[in-house]
Formats: sequence, C-alpha cells, structure tokens
Amino acid sequence: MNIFAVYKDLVLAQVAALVSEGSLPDGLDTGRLTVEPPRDPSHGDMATNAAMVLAKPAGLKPRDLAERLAARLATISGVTAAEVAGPGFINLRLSAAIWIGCLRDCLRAGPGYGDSRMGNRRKVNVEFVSANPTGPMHVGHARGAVVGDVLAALLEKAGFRVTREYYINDAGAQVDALARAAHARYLQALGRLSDDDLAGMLARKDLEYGGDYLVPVGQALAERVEDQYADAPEAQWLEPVRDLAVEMMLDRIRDDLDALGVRFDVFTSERGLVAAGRVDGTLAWLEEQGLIYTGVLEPPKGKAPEDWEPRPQTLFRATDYGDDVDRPVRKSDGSWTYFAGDMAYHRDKVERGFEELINVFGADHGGYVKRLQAVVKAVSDGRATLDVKLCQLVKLLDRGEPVKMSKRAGTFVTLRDVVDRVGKDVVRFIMLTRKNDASLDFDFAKVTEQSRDNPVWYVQYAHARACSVLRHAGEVFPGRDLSPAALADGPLEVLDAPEDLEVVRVLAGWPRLVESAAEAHEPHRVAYYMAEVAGAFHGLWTKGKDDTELRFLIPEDETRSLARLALVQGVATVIASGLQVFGVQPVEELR
RNA sequence: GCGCCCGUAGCUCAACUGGAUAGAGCAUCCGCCUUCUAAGCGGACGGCUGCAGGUUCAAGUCCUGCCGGGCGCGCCA
Repeated sequence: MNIFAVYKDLVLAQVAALVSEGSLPDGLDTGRLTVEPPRDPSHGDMATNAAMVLAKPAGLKPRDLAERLAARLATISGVTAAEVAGPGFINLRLSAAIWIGCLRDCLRAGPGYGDSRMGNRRKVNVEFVSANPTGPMHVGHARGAVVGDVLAALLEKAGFRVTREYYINDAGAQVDALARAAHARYLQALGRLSDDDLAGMLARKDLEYGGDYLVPVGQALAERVEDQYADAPEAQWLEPVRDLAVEMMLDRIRDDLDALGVRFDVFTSERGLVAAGRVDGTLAWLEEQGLIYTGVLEPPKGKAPEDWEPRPQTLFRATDYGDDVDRPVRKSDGSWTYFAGDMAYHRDKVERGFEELINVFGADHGGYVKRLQAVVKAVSDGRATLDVKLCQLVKLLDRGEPVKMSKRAGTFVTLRDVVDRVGKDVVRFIMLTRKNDASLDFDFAKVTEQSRDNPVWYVQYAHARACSVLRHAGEVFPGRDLSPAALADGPLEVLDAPEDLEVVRVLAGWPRLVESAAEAHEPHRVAYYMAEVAGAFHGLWTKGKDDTELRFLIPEDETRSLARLALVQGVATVIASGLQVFGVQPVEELR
C-alpha cells in the first residue's frame, strides 16, 4: 500500500468536499495534484501542491485556498498538523501510528511489500537483448539484458502482466556471413583448410567472423555430414549450415543469459515471420491503408554520400507518424529489409493484445526509434505506445585502467567472462547503478571491493548487518518468537525516537518508489533507493554506539528491543524486496 | 547539414515526469571503536545546474537559439 497514494485520495476527497459546499467550482482538473514527501524533512511528512494547482482555474489566491483546504485536511484521521507554507504548499504531519502501521504492513507482507495494483493487470511487452545470433554476447548486451529483465520484474511488482521477448535476427546478410565462417571452420575440422588459410581469409575479409567460438560448430558439422559439404557449392550448404550455426549460437546465448539469471517468455524468429508470410501480410495491410508507395528519397544533407544516386524504392510513410523520412522496406534484390521484418514483428505484438510496448536497445540504435514508433502507431491505429530505452556504453575498467579489448588479440571480454569473474549478482546490481542513457563504468576491482563506494556491497552489508542483529537477538531473548509476523504484532508504538521513525519513514516509501519507478520505466531508481535504506540503517546503527538508548538490543528492555527488531526486520525485508526485483540474492552474512 | 541522447560540486553521479534553501559518494580537512559487524558513522569544505532568452504562482526539469560531447542518418542488423 502506497501511503502517499492513500493520502492523495484523502486530499482529493477534501477538494471534492470544497466543491460540494460551493467553495470551489466543479470540474477542476486535479491531474497535476500531487502528495509527496517534501525535500526538506522539516516541512513535515507529506506536502501537497493542491492549492497551487487549483487556485488559478478556481479564481482564488493560492494561499487563501490553501488555508481553507488545510483546515479540512487537519481533520483527517492520522493528520496531526496541516500547515500552509511558501507559495501555497500544504504540509502535513502524520502521527507516528501511521508510520508504525506501514512498518507492520511491511513485516506482514515480507518481500512482497511494495507490490502494487497500479498496473491493473495490463499487458506489457518488454523486448530486450535481441542480440544477433552471430557470436557470444559482450558486456554491452549484459546491460541491456539486466535493464530489460529488471524493468520487467519491476512492472510485474507494480501489477502489470509482463512478457519478456527476444527477437532473433536470423534473416539477412549477417547470418549468411556466419554460415560462411562456420563452413570454413567445418573445412578446418575436416583438415581441408589450414590455420594459415583461415587467417588469410579473415585478413582479406573473405570471412567476417573469425572467433574461436565457431570451432565447435565446424566440428559438429563435420560429425554430422562428414565431407558432404566440403566440395559442394555454397547454394547447397548455406542454408543447413546457417541453421545449425544459428541454433548453436542461440544455445550459447541462452546459456549465457541463464548464467546472468535472465529468462525469456517468447523468442521470435525473423526468418520465421518471413516464412509464415507475416511480413507479406503486414506490407499488404499497410498498402491497403495507403501507407506504402514507391518513391525516391532525398540524400542526407551535408553528409555527401559518394555513391549516392536517386533510385525508386518501396517506402513506408513513416513521416505520417512523426518520423523524419519515409523508410525503405525492400532491398533492390526484392527481399525485405530488416525494417520490414521489424514492422511485422511489432504488428504481431500488437495483435497479441499488447498496447504497451517497451524495447531495450543499445544507444547505437537511437536512429531507429522514431520509425518503430511510427510503425506501432500505424498498426495499432494509435492505441499502442512504444517506449524505447537506449542503453549507453559500459566501460570496462580494472583499478581505474581501461580493459583493452580486441577481437583479434583474443582479449575480448564476453558477458560470460564478466559473470564468471564477479558473479551474476554483482553484474546485475552494478548495471542498474546508472540511468540507462548514461554511460557506466564497470571496474572489476571496485565492484568486488568491500567499501562504502561500492553500492552492491554497501546494500548487502546493511542486509547482513540486519540479519546479524536478528541472529544475535535469538541469543539475548531465547525462546522469544522473533518471526516477522510476531514482531509486527508487538507494541511498536514504543518506537518514538525521531531516529527510529526516520528509518521507518524511509521504509514506508518503498511502495511509492516501486510505483513511480515502474511508471517512469526507470529501474535504476531502485538501486538508489536501496542505498538510501542502507545509509539510514547504517546511520542508526552507529548512533547506537554513542547512545545506548538507541541500540537495537537492550537486554533489560525487552519491549523496546522487540520493537527495534521489528524495525531491523523491516530494513532487511525492504532490501530483500528490492533485491528480489533486481534478481539478486540478499546476503545474510559477510565472510 | 538533419534527428535523438547528454551537459549539475575538483571527480563519478542523484534529484520522486514542474515544487520550497539542487542532494549523495569519492577526494581534502576535523571528529567517533572496552558495547549489536568501524568493511561503518557524524561534521566541514565545495554550485550562476554549459550560455542567452521565453513559458508561470513555481524551471536542473518544459519551449526557442547558440556552445560543447556521444550516437545515428537510402537496399547492415
């Protein structure tokens, strides 16, 4: 339960009361009315801008309206003070009992605390990773994978029904190039191609993919078909070799994603869409809508492409839906462009009943966003929306020094390398310590360091510390039921110290944070919030060093101890809840 | 040339979709361990939010124009 949403409803009810008594005109827009924690804690527990938002359309002075509304708000149960401040804010102070109630909710809900019905079971489609099946994934893919997976989990927690999808780019020139490289490895496995020959082909760019990861594909081929494809023309082997290579690459990608703790509900094959006639169908439909035509595009200005010459192309009227230019859907050889496949895929998503689509892409796909949004609008008659989260670069470092990566030198760092080196939990958490559109430093030394400036460790330490107190409590109060449920039923009103209540308030903010982060599609906010919880807890801990009254365990005062243990349990619960969204295992003890 | 993203303390970054006096960490300086994990905590220092206008009760946030950085720009995916 989001306590701020609860009080927003109460404020809205009082606004409605002012309307019905004639103090306010009917039909006011309350859409911009907010109830939120003030930045400055001295302003109270909650602040509302109601009077400022409503004053102008109501023809009133903000402060006058604020006074009238504040008088009513002061009568609401749980509100101990409602003061007008600044340009017309109303600051509310809530009784400690309200916050204690939040803590009880938290303990009873466990890691499910913060679950929301905001999404109202609406379907959301999150497409992410969608890495080409032409090789192993690198760290950049890891970021997209984590952002997508955790965004999906966050939306689920906020009450949406989420489908995680991966689009397989298995049509087009890239996978043909993969097939040729796999075939070379096959010849190598048969002993028909020397290492030098292979190196020569790579150097001449006759082969695009030279990584060792294709060696097993070549061997598998050699075992299955022996020398059947050795002297055969490309037309004979390209397809079967390609299919096997793609399948093996996908197996590896799935394994790597699994190691990172990422799973998908749906894999959609581009080739499959084409084969099923979905691309033809989509284009035919668009043509019926008058959205396909043959035309000649202007050259991009200022860029002066040397080989540019005007030629007629089959184009989609993306400009009708906000794109900058119309986009080609067919290549000159008659086959579909990549974009045509993506049009069919997004139409497919819409036809499966999704009206909220999210794609997680690398930042280099930024130029692709508008045309996809245009497609989504076109095929859904404007009902569906597409939000694209562009993930910036991950810079790999070690002790501040950039990790040099080169495919040729074999020093390329794959997703698997990183996961194997620091563990999936660290990778997942660190990937969320920046906004998706900001570049991110991933320093091998720092992310495993046990210090304040390693957010993973800092948060885990808080959780472990909380667990440590709870373990210790079992020894101090043997035989006592210290389960969260039992703690929740205790006389928590004794938590009257401002220092205690401050932490309780932070914990009570979790449901609100879940909703706002989910709405904004910004999972990184959860990381910052967890760091805040950890900081509040570490601070309270240390205060117990100076002031024994603030210690969690006071052997001679069992009542107070149990109440504080409830608070400690609350900290552990909220952190565990946040880590659950992240797909990270909470640590109960530091080694 | 056009489009998208970004520009906030010396450094790395927040800022709850427009709220009050812009916040953390690192670095620097000063404090706190016979007591639940000091692997931590508290305090000080640090700002014309790139620049200039505009919108309004209110702008880091929205609009316009510049400056600077990244990405992209007709049959690659």
